[in-house]
Amino acid sequence: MIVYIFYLSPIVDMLECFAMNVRAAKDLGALIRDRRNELGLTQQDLADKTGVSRVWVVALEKGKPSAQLELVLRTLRQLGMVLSIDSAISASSSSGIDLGEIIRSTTKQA
Amino acid sequence: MIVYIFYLSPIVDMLECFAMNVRAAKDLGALIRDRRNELGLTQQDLADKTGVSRVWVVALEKGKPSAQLELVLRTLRQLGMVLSIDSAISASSSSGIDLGEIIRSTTKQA
DNA sequence: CAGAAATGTCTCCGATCGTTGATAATTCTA
DNA sequence: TAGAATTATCAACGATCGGAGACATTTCTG
Repeated sequence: MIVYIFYLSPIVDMLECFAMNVRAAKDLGALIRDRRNELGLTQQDLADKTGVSRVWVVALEKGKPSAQLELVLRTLRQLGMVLSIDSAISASSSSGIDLGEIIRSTTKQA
Repeated sequence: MIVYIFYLSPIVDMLECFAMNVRAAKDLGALIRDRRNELGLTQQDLADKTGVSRVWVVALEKGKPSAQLELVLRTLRQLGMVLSIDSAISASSSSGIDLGEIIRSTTKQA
């Protein structure tokens, strides 16, 4: 049986990345804005790299709910962000493990 | 120092969930279709629950790149799916750990 | 402070979205 | 196999997108 061992610090860093859930368009907008600033890009820079207008970037960062999927994906790619889908915690997959819950309950003891 | 230990089977199940990256609209469409079938829903069911037309669901599952973000998020919610953003592997955060790479290299030995 | 850079907001407009309603085509089921 | 259920596709239409261009506001910088 193979056993994986992760130290606290790295695994928590990692899980933080995976834990940035996107429930609404506003969440995505905030993430994109933060990331853009993190990379030191202007809205115009990002717009040019992505091939959209600057006005569209403004709207997206403000949480535009009607933004088109492909444009959003292209934007994320330019920012080095990866979008993933999690369907582990669901009614049908009863054997799923809630990694977040594990982390939460374990870090309390620290 | 806290050490987390996961057995192979559960962690691999878990990582599969988190590893379903969405690079293009087509990826998303396939995921949604699989998930809908997994839950035993018809396209009409999903359309009604989400509040969109069945034609739109058809298009989305075929990988419609111009689907609107909010409608997509609502659809995912109805399917019990969570969308997350990962920006761990980036130029700025050099200390990031590629969990997928760890799994890949380790499962080869199994 | 002054100028520049970046961001926010507006209007107009062609292109395209998502819906409705209808009709095939396909897949399930008795 | 026959009929139902599900899925695929089409046309028409109102609503809305995203772009271009301009201007206002805010934030940086010297």
